[in-house]
Amino acid sequence: MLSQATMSQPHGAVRRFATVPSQPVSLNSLFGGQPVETFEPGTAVFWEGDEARHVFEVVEGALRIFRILSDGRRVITGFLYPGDLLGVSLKDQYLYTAEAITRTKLRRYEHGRFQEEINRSPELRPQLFACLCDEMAAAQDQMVLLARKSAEERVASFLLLIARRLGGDERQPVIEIPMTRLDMADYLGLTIETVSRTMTRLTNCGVIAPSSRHAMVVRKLGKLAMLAGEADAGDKDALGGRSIQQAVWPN
Amino acid sequence: MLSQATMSQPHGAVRRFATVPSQPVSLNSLFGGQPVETFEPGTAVFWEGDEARHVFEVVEGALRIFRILSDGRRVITGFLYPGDLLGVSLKDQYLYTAEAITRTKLRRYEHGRFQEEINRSPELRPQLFACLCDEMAAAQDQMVLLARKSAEERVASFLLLIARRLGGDERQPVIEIPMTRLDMADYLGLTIETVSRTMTRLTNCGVIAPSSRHAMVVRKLGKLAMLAGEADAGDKDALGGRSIQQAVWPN
DNA sequence: TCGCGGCTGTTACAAACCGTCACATCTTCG
DNA sequence: CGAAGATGTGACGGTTTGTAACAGCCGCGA
Repeated sequence: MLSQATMSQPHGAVRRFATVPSQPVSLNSLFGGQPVETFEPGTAVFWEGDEARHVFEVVEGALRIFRILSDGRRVITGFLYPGDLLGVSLKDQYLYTAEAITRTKLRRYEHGRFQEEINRSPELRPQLFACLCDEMAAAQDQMVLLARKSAEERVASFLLLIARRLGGDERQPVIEIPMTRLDMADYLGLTIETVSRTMTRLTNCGVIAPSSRHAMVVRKLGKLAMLAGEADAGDKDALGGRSIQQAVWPN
Repeated sequence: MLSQATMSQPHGAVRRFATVPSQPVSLNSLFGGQPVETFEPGTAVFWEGDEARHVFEVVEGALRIFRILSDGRRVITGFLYPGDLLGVSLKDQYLYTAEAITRTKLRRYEHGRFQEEINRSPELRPQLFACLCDEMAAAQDQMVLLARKSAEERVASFLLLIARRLGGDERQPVIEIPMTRLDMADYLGLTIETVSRTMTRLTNCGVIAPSSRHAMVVRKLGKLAMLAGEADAGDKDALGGRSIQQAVWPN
């Protein structure tokens, strides 16, 4: 199926020797020899229902993955960042649409060849499997969020997710939010107004502070974690939480 | 991560020759030689946070997979039926609790040995991968349901899912609903009262008719599909929809 | 450089949907 | 037969939604 919302990964290690088995082979290195393609903001990489011919690696930028109900309701099932894979699956059609949020650079790999490489390499396989596991974990987190969390908890969870993805264990991290309020709303199962109101309230509480239009300072990380639910109630100001490598999922 | 809600599969083909490579090797046949264990209704197979030592195959019965927030809110992320796998993942802890709904029979496989078998067999690998893909697809469907569907659409989607899992392309299938209203509510992100009221309304509309407490007759399959959203608006009375093999997911 | 749309984001208010509380009914078991 | 659990119904209220108006930011062109 589709995408999933997930986290940071050590994407710094993308090198140029495509399929040299004697080197440290990583999933991302597979794409090293492929040309980089650029997508302008708002353009689609592929559409739901397209024949699933390629797997992509995100080199730079940010993407949204979504499905649309017949009457126009949109659900964003995940955001993708550098290092993430896009389109991994066995289905013959993509099950969702992938669109660039910012100017985005991708590397493309033919679907069948990707499968072959995975099948051939006993080193790559567990890496891909781990990606899928992480992605599934993220999907479950999202189901918990959508099924039972309040608007405030959802927004807090989202901000926390971004703060953790950016890595740094700073106590007052500055987080970049490339997507629009509408993207956030469609990801969190809310409306833009509710997202906007909630962020205003968090600002008034001193938990966050606006930096620029698409960046915020997290002033009270501990409180944000509490508001997000998720049992990590206690801890003061730690950027806890497993970091998950965004994986896969096309159709 | 966790479980996912999914569908029927050809589980009739579970045979007894565990690891005879010359025979048609299927994922389920892996478990063929293992003893069958029985779990009474309401008992847990494992708990969220337990060390993930085993992978299970559901032989008979039904299970619920869920997580609980710190303040007691419960989210059921999936139901498992015969033929489904439980606990597949690379994590060292289960990420959710698995409980028997009805009296349930399982076969157990040691986690490490399972990984080895998968890694060794070029026939099993794509099967497992396909399971994961189907599971991910189901997770995405569930995210769409939770993020944007109304109470009525959620209940209709759920009933449709069960009707399709039971297979038969009968026009007025009788569907078994082993779980309680509370289970349905925690799966659909609603309350018991809303589930109850909605099912009453569907009954009054003539879409469904109560058979016994835990079984219903679907009288208007086409209308149920329309009410469920999901674009399958048109088709009259077909049990459409891809059938998905429930997969995996433990931690 | 300034002025004019267009788009995104914010705030206010009423309405809708669903949750909460309360209680009646049915089912299942001991 | 009686008690406990599960389910069905109704009234009420709260959170979130939807509508609408407005403010802020950006790009474009004169």
